[in-house]
Order: sequence, then C-alpha cells, then structure tokens
Amino acid sequence: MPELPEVETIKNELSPHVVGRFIIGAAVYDDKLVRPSPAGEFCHKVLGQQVTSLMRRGKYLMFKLSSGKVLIAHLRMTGSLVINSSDNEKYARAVLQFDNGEQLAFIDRRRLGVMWLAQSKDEIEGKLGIEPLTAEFTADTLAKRLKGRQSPIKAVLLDQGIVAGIGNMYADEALFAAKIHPLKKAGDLSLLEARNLHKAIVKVLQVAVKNKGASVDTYKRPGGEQGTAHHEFNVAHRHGETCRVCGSAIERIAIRNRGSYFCPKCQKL
DNA sequence: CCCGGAACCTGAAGGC
DNA sequence: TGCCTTCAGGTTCCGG
Repeated sequence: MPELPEVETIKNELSPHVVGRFIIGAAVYDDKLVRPSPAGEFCHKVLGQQVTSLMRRGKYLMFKLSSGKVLIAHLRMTGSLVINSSDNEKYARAVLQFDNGEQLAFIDRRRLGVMWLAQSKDEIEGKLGIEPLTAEFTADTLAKRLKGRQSPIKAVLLDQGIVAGIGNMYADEALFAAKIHPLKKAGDLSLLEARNLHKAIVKVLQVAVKNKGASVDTYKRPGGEQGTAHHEFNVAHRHGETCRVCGSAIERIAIRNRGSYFCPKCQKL
C-alpha cells in the first residue's frame, strides 16, 4: 500500500518526467476517480497547463500547475502512477499526455484512489498532522500529541491528523523497532518510550525511502519497477515467521479491523 | 474532542 | 468445479 515512503519514491521518480512539461491530453475512464464528477471540467482545466513542481504531504501527491491550481492525488490502497504503461492496462482509470510524448496513467485495481483540482495545497493541510521526516517532528512534539489518548498506540499512529504518512506496514515496523506492544494505550507511553518511538519512526521511514518503498501488494514505481523495502520488514506481513531478534513466532491480531503484526517477546504489553 | 465501527471497492484465498 | 464468505487497509462518515 502506498504510505509515505512509497509516495515519496513516486514523487522523486516522477519529477524528471513531468516537472516543466505541458499537459496536452487528459482522459478519465472512471468517473469515480475525479471529484467533483463528471470529470469533463477537470480535463478541461488541466489541459494546456504546465506542471511547475511536484510535492508530497503525508500520503498525498501534489502537482502544482502554472494556473496556480494544484492537482492532488491520493492512491489509497492499490493506486499507482505509471509512465508509459501498456495500452491494454486493465486497471487504468485516467491518462495524462505530456508534450514530450510521454503519458502518465493512474492505475488502480480497487478504485479507491481519488484525484481533484484544488485551489491550493492548503486544502489538505487542515486534516494532516506533523510531517515525520522534517525538523518539526521531535520526540517532544510526538509525546505531546500522544498525551491523554486512550486508544492503542497502533491506532493513534494510523491517525493522519497526528503524524502524517504512516500506514499499517510502517506503524507495525516502527513499534517493533521501539519494542512497544501495538495495544499499549498511547497515553501510557513513558517519555523514554515516546523518544524511542520517535527515533524508530524516522529510521523506519528513511530506510524505506532509501529502498524505494515496499511492494507487498500492487505498489509499483513510476517506471513499473518494484520497491525493496519489504525485504527488510521485521514484522509486517510476517505472521508465523520467526522474529529476527529472538526467534519467537510473529503474531497477528486485529486492531480497529487492521492486521497488526508484532513479536510477543520483544514487544511486551 | 475522543473513540470505535461501517462503508467504499475488487481480487485473492479458503471452506464446503 | 463453483459458489459463498472473508480478508486486505486508507480515508471518510456517523453514532455514542
């Protein structure tokens, strides 16, 4: 699933293809992709626009256009953005044509992804918390945001309004690295645990960006290649396999209907 | 405000 | 073989 490292990789690898380019064609095949529907007005408004920059905030990807408007995309579960994909791609929901002869396809098997034209990038700012790979994200700010919360720390890490960009896989990996049980109440973390968690979140996300994301399901990079971050997972999607630290069997429990993987010995409640 | 559950969506996997 | 149920999990919405 595209989380922060996957969207960051897409931004990095897409930039040389689209920044500075003009959009000379736009087609939307799935009316549910673009809001508001129908997509005709969207296509009309992006046509002829130059992409002046590409940015990421949380799991959102933003194409700044020469008109000043911003094309915001969210890939949700199975979305990917692929340059020059094959014409018979079954799950293509939209295609943008650029003036260098390349085209960008929004491919999305489960059709949960969304895309829209915003007045500015501030349109998503209000619902997003701290960006974890910036100087703004410190152990103190994390501890402050966890204070008083009764929910399991795993559920709080998935709340985009607290720290933006962490999803199910990297929440599990960060909790393992910090040796914290996913069911521990967020407000019950000690200052030391909050410090360790802060360090773990930064480390886990940085390593995953370096490995260009995790291809556990349908995630593909813009060139069609897979990422390799999942090769280094310690717990995520490793149910029943042995812990690399202590040899115990990795367990899976459901928290808020999300699969949560952890080592019962390294992560005590 | 805080918290938890359902809905959205489709393909894969498992049971019978 | 095939039908049915369950699961996957990012976000939004809704009820307590």
